[in-house]
Amino acid sequence: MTVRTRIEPAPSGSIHVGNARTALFSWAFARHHGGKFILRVADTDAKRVNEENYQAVLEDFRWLGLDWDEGPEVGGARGPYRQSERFDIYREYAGKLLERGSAYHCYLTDDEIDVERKSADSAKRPPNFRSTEADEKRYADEGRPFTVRVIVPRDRTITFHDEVLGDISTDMGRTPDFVIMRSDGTPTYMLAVTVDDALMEITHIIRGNDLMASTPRQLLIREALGFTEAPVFAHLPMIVTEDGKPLSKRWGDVSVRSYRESGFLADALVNYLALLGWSLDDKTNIISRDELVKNFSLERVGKNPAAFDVDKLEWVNGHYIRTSDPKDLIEAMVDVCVRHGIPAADGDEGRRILAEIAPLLTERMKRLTETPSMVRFLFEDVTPDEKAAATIEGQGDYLAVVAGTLEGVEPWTGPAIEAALRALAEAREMKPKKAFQPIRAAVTGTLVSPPLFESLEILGKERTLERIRRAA
RNA sequence: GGCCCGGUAGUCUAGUUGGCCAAGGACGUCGCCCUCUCAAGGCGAAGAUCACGGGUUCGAAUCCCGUCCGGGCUACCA
Repeated sequence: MTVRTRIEPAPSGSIHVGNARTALFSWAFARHHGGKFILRVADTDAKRVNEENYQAVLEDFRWLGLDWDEGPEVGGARGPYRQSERFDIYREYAGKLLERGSAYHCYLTDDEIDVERKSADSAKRPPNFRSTEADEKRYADEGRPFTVRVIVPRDRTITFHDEVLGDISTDMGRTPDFVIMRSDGTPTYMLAVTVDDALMEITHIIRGNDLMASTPRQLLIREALGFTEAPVFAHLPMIVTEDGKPLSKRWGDVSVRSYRESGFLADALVNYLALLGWSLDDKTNIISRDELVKNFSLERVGKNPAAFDVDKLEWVNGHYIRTSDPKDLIEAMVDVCVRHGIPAADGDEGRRILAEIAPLLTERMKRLTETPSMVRFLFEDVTPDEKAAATIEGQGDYLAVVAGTLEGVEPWTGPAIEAALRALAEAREMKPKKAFQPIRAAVTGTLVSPPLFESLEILGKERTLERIRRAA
């Protein structure tokens, strides 16, 4: 049996990191078993879908490096893979459910449903959304709109095995009949997901724990439809905030896109996400995609919710910034510089400068977005910020001497510059920090920059002297 | 309310069949070292009555029961 897993994102913009984690686990599981990873777009609700959001979802997966074997753009034998293009299929299966007496037309209006729900609730009985046969006929003749609801067998207890949580059984006694076709003729998630998982022969359904409670209903549909081979289920613990609340926009960044834009590397996000709800052993924190694929198993997925810790993500990100391929890193830096108003970074000269300064930056960065403020002085003239100006204040004479000293430095290299400036500081009995900060302030316009001497080397003798003289 | 799930330090976790755990690793925090800033790096420290209360057992974080707390579902969202 070939393992087939899938991810089913709703195209409502850049994907949520929780979905990214689910996708990662599904992908890793498929790859581990030499199976197929399928991307299926859950766009049954026309109200929430547009082309831009759809593209954003695909872009997220591409960026994360989660390649899919079947799905949009790559096709596959069991497509189409956008649910909006599969409505005929869902209608057909809804029809089967109706024929077999497993579902019925529900003609109740929203208000009527509301009333029935309330009275059912106070009577502690399941609501009844079904009209009498005579009424049904009359409503049909009137052309009254209807939804299709699946009949829930109230005497049943549905049991299934979950690879993460163990055996789950649910008493269906109070579960209301649920809608599978909206009154506009489109299917709901419940129908679409069930039919597609069956038709696409998904063997392992790996998804968030928020969907666990929907499993019994999906099993009911499968059963009624005669899909006898049940897939393996694995419900992943939720990703939450530090106080156990669901990740919401109010809390902070929740989309893959926002992490990408705020300076995180795809490898780092993937690595960090792999650690939320899964672990290799008692000490591994850094794990590559390959190692993840090689070692991933549902057995090692935890049961309890995991808090998203941006601090740890930053630490992981710092590691990847320090170890990733310089070429890729430069491109990422160019991108972030351009986005932060340093267009000059994009170009051969810009890349050359970044390549020179990069080794000095990588060992002190947690996020790529720290780049612009650290390299800006190399691309444009600077005006000292408030603190830098305060440091320069009253150092005119000293800076003039510094300029004179640097004038004679030859060749213009970091070590030579350092030797000259240290000698000067010593001669004037100045502490290194006292001696170097004014120079940093004059040249970079800030009090925080890459290492000074190398920075001066890269800036060039001419521009260095010019800036120091101007500050003096 | 009903159905279902979860509960090891601030956080992620290790702890597969009870003893090697008076609980290991990592992030974060604090201190020291290094040091031209910021970091990185090195060393060290604090931090968990394993949610709580009962059992079972020679022995429990690991098994059983109860309680509490948290979360999900209960939509013509997914």
